[in-house]
Amino acid sequence: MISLNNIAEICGVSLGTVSKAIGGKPGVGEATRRRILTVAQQHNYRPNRLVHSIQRGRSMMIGVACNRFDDEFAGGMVTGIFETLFEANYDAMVIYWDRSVQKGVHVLNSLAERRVDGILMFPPASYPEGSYLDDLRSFPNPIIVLDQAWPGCEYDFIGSQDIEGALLATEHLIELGHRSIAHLGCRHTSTGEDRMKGFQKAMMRHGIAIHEKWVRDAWEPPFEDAYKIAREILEQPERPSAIMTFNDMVALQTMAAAHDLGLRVPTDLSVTGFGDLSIATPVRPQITTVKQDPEEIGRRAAQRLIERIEAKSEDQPRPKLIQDRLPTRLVVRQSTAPCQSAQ
Amino acid sequence: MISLNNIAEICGVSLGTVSKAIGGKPGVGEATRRRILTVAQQHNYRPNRLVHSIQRGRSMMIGVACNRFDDEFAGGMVTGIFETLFEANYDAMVIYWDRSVQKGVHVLNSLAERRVDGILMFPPASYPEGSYLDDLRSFPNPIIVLDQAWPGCEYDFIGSQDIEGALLATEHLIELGHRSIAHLGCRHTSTGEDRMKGFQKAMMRHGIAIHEKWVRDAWEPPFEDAYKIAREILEQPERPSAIMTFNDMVALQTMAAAHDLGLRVPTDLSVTGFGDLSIATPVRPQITTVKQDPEEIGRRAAQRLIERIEAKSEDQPRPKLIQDRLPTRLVVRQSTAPCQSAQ
DNA sequence: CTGAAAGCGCTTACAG
DNA sequence: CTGAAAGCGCTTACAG
Repeated sequence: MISLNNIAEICGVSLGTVSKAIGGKPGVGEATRRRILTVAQQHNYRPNRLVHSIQRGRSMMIGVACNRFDDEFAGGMVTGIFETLFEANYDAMVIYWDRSVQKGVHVLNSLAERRVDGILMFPPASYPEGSYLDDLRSFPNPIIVLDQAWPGCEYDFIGSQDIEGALLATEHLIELGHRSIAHLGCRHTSTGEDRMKGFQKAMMRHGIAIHEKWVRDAWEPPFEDAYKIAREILEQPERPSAIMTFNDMVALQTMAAAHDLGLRVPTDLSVTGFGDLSIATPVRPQITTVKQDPEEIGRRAAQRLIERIEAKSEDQPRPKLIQDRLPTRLVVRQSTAPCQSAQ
Repeated sequence: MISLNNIAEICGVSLGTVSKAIGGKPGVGEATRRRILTVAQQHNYRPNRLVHSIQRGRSMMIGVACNRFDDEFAGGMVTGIFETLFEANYDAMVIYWDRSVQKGVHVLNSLAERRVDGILMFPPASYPEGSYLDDLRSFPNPIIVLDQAWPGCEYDFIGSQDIEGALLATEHLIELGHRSIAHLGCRHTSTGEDRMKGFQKAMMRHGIAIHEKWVRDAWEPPFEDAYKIAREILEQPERPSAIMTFNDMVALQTMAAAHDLGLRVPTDLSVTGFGDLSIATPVRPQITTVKQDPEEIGRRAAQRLIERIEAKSEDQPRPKLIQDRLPTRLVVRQSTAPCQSAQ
């Protein structure tokens, strides 16, 4: 790719003049400018932004540390992130720190070495720990954590009101007369833990006993194990009349298990999801779920990160740590109904 | 962030010595080296890879131009891409050129200005054209196109055997005795066009007439309009006994429409999907579909791109344009069954 | 073993 | 209006 130096040679002028001409700076004769611009265009000159990054000490690049790309919810957040970054003129460098990549490799280094101005981080399924946390701490620029937090997380966090959402879903079931309610969760993630807490809170509030054998966990997308677990729960002689699940995919697996056991949803079993993913509506019965707003989470996280970056470069007082949790909303559809065996 | 120059000052040695010490190059005294390394570690020195990019004329960065992130299939390809790039020590810069971002903005420029060594491109829903194609042509490094091609596409392409896959699905329906077969496609995309061709080919091969009114198109993920279109088709007095659809989401919408009209799948209506997304199995009935391998597409595309990049820098003869289409496979599940009204 | 210098591609005061 | 020079953070021959 042609450089300013090359153009200078071609035009028989100095580097500085070319720089000014192309940068639209004053102090270049009209004829010279035109000549330079023509040559630049002919050779398809593009300014080298890597150089600018070095000179300004600001790369205008954000690091996005992703976990998985085949997940609609994560995808929604990423969409929001990119919209916001684009508007603010930031580019994005993406890394993938799945188990396959992780293997002890310190992927964060590449972000630091490329001098990203900040990091938007989707925590890996297992919370970061040890030398890995050290990596994070030694990163000099702002970090924002999305969706999943971990105990003692020292960074700004943007996510959903998971506890409240789970509470809504559970209370919805309780209001329908259900008392034998199972929870098929995902407690090794922080959202899973919170949703479990919301479940517990609702049950306690209404003085309903929680059966430990009905509190189980699915592993990870696409949550195929949820099918087996749901079956186990539903095959028992004493079975719940409702299952509150971690998310819509788990709900779907649960509904499949019920179906295969000859149980009708919602007549024989009510099921709630979480997330309001795009499968929640085309499926029959449509899934009663808790709506989240992944794109808005992404947008806010990106905005927040940019604020931090700008505050830092302007030497403003370091803003206080925030925890921003977007509201969730119950969407009642077809997978829940009044309890048949209600008193 | 601390620089080599800073370390040199602190240690009272020259820049070059520090560079050698940290780079593990010979020609530095053991004591000096140790002193330098200690200071570097204390201050958390990280080499500035932007500088290397400039010096070597190779950024070791790949541009990934994405369309949407909330799509499982695209996500699978991206996963494969990242796996491969990571192994080959490339980083990735991602841009998002959805309709919202596009708006005439030439997003490709940022890729060129950041000097990415190559581009992995998911074409936007509407084929690139005009000045947009000029942008592509003026990009000096290799470009590989994934999944969707457009007429006259001048780049290496990696995708699926869409025509063959659609042929498999359609012939499966024909073998089951179906003769009144509708196609709910997505012809404004190249995969949609190909799947339609496969459908036509199968029908022609077996001498079955195609009813134009039964060949319709859905728009884009999450394909909510497919529900309405499927209903329109199924509400007619004369309705098909099977619908071959563009993908699993469209199949799901079609099944929902059938369900809401009191039609049982597969007894009254057979439906095929495409893609074998993760919803295909937990749904009841499970979707008969055509399996693709998005991750492998991603991996091959990334490999191919890296080959091209390396070939280029080694001044090898420019490799010939390739079109690599991965095989597809029919997966028969529960959404298809012998035609009831078969002769 | 150590340092001074050129160079990668640029911008920006500062001279002429 | 134009150019020479310093500097961003590095690497790499080349002197000492």
